[in-house]
Amino acid sequence: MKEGPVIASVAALLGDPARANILTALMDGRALTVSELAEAAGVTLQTASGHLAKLDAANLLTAEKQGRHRYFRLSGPDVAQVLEALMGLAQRTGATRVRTGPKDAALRSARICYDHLAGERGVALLKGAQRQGLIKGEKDMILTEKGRAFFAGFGIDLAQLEKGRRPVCRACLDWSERHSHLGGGLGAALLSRMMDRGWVRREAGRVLAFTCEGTEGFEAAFMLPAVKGSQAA
Amino acid sequence: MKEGPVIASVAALLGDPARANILTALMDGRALTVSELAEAAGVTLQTASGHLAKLDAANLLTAEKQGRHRYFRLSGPDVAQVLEALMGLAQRTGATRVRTGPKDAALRSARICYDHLAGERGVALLKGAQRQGLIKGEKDMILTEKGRAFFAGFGIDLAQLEKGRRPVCRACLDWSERHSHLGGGLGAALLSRMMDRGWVRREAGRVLAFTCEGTEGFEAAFMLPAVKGSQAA
DNA sequence: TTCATAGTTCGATCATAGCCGAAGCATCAG
DNA sequence: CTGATGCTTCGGCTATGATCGAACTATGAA
Repeated sequence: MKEGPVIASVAALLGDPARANILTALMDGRALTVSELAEAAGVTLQTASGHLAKLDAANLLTAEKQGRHRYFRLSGPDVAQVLEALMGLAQRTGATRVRTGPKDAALRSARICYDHLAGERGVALLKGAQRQGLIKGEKDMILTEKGRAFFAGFGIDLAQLEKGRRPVCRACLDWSERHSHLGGGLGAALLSRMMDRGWVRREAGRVLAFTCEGTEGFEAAFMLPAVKGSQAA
Repeated sequence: MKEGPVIASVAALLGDPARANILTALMDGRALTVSELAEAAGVTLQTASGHLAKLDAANLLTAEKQGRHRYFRLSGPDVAQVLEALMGLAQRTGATRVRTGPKDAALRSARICYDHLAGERGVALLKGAQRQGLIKGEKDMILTEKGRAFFAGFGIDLAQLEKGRRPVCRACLDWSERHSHLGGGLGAALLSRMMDRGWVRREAGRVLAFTCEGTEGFEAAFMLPAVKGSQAA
């Protein structure tokens, strides 16, 4: 009966509003300085510094010193995943406010989850890729030959990705939609290429905005029904 | 920048050792009384009652009154899933003690996750079912015709399952293995049938113990390589 | 060098919340 | 009814920890 404290220690870290703000601010995968995080959390620099020390000690964050700045980022995608799961739970159990503002809708449509595309668009991408037979598999997904050709044509260096420790394909449960989207190295590379192409750009916070050409290119590339809704194959 | 508090409120609930003990005690899906939970958490009855009131108010638990007892259970499988995810994170970040006792190994091998089979055996089951073509799909898995016949033959009333609100097949990420196992209504029904057949029985806590015949039947039914390891198809 | 910015550490304050003893309801057995 | 058990509520104690002011260190700029 001693399993509780194990999860309690990490959950308690997420349970402080200031720390939770810090972590959600980092959920887009960027690295931020102590001052930026202090601002995001709404506390003073000293307080933030203390929180960051704790999160770092617990290995939820990794620190990187550059000149007189110290940059923090999430220590891995799994941290972001747990945060998303908690958001989903908070929503289901009604802890979230009803405030469904415009920013909320934008977040649902497309956002960054650590370093890859999430929200309606992210779910659509994975579905499209699977329908086209680019990716196969349930949870530990795998690239098909067709998929390798496709993503290489998209400008992604698969050999490079496969050298890293990070899984290339990874299903990541979306808190707003109730389906998976594509994470892993490939998910990250895809978002990166899409931003290079000017299909999508970052807005405030984690929101992603698709350009007109971006929407067209995206739907054409992944063979999605126009916009959203309509009938699928 | 006001997303933090949303997750903080629920995370804080999981962040207290007593409450975390209560929740992990409920992770096997059973309903327990206030006294039993107080004992599991190592606190007095009054204290536990207070904690339970909070967890209930947050909709993480559901209460059910029966005579002069009050039974609590997790409000849904998603709660158990978040707890498992937190355990996984705690393990990866080193918050867990090195103590890899015998119970720990047993837990890894086979355990109850809410109401279905988890651990090595749970992951093996899903893999076997997929290799045989009983189940198809990535995250929102679907039964094949072959699968319907198989599970019906196993003594499961699929029509009944499909009437419920609960998804029949659901991938559930395993914290010890790093793969999915089968949750949902079908996962629950399967474990139930396996216990009926005497293949497996509950040990202390969440540990499940396979009998000799159980191991044989299990491996035969799902066409698994003997024991563990060996070469797969 | 001097000054400014970024960050850490220390110390004191203060609020929150966990905890238990005691008393109060509610349900059941006799 | 009386008594016993299961649980909740109340009140007070206590400890933890979040917060910020102030002082200190470190890096960079002039």
